[in-house]
Amino acid sequence: MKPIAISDSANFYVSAERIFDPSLKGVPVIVLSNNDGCAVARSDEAKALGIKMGEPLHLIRDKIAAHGVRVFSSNYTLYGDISRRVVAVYEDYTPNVEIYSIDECFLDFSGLRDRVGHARTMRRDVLLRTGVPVRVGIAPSKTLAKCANDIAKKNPIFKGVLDMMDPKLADWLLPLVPVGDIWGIGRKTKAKLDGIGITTAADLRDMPLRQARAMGTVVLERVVLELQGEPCIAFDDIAPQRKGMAVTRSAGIPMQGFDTLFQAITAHTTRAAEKLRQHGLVAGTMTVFFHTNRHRPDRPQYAGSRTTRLIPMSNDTLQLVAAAKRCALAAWPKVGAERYAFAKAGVMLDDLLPVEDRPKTLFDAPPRDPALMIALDAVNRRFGKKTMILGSEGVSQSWQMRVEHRSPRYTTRLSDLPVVRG
DNA sequence: TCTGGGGTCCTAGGACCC
DNA sequence: TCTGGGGTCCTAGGACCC
Repeated sequence: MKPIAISDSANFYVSAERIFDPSLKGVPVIVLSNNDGCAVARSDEAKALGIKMGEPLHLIRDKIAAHGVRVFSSNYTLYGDISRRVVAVYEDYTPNVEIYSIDECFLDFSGLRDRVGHARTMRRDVLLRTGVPVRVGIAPSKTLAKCANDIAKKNPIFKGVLDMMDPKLADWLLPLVPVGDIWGIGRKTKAKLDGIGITTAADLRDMPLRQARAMGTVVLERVVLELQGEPCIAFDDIAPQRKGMAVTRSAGIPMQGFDTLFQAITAHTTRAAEKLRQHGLVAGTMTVFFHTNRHRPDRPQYAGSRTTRLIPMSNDTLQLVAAAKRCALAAWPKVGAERYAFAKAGVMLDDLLPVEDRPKTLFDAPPRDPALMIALDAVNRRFGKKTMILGSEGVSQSWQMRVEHRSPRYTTRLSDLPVVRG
């Protein structure tokens, strides 16, 4: 059986902030979602204060003030760069790395004589070279490896590494894992399982396969098999072709009137087109949506959305923004538009293809010469993001999201580095 | 009143993940 | 006043085909 390891970073965004600011060690720290909306990463000290994952900032202001919680806006430029550095260390310890998320990688640990020793050395090296503490779970399936990782996270006796390749060890530990903590078991499935008395990972492992399939389709059946040590989710170190991409944002100040909304949609579409070109892709379908603040049912509510085909398939900012305008106009309220304040808008692109696979069109307009977009990207790369934008993005940009607590982009912006004098 | 069988493709919605 | 963003996979059901 092939040993699969998963390595994940402890409170990754908080760990990334702590690398460059030692005063954050040992004190409660939280990192906020976009628009400074809610807490999405908490240090152990912040968790101990009872700050929950996803809790809105405006509901915990008192707690923050009372306990001196340090608060950060999310700084994805920084986190993305730190993530790449962590992966580079993993690559020195196994030839096959599957990047699962910004802070988690599956590692192929086959052929090692001393897996635990190897993992311990790797942990020390990641900490030394990046400053990020990580934990490692090892098992014959991804789901079991995630369980092992979770157990190592919660029990310091394992010192951050747990190897569960031995089925007897799994027998012993799985009764301690709550069923809702298993990878793939969400809120709804947990409630169903609770209802029939399945409350631990050991219970779920012993659930009859037919019953699992009836209750939760092949997805739940696979979880059961994986818990039994039979891998159903392949190790995949080649990133699959992505199927869609989205750029959506809440507005710092709610958007009123078509022009303001369309400024934001222009900006999101511009960003989405850049991402397409970065990945060498074109899109075949576009959806534009916008809606009012759903947390305020006392105010007039409206949600608009429109999908269109892109012919020819495109990654050209001008063509995409033109399509986005048609969608936005079509979805715009026919009456009483002035009553609505839109809290969020976004653009989603689907049916993505590598640009070289784009189908030829016979009767429709041919794709535009890419020279203009190449020049646009070159200008914005050299002179900074948004040096050159479309006029319809506007200059006031009142819809920009709130970013009130962002740390410097220490590793990617020279101009952000603190100046030390004397 | 009676009205086949089997296949594919597409979409919307649900559930889950980090 | 203030509540994130970006993904994947699966299923059911409808449209359509012969």
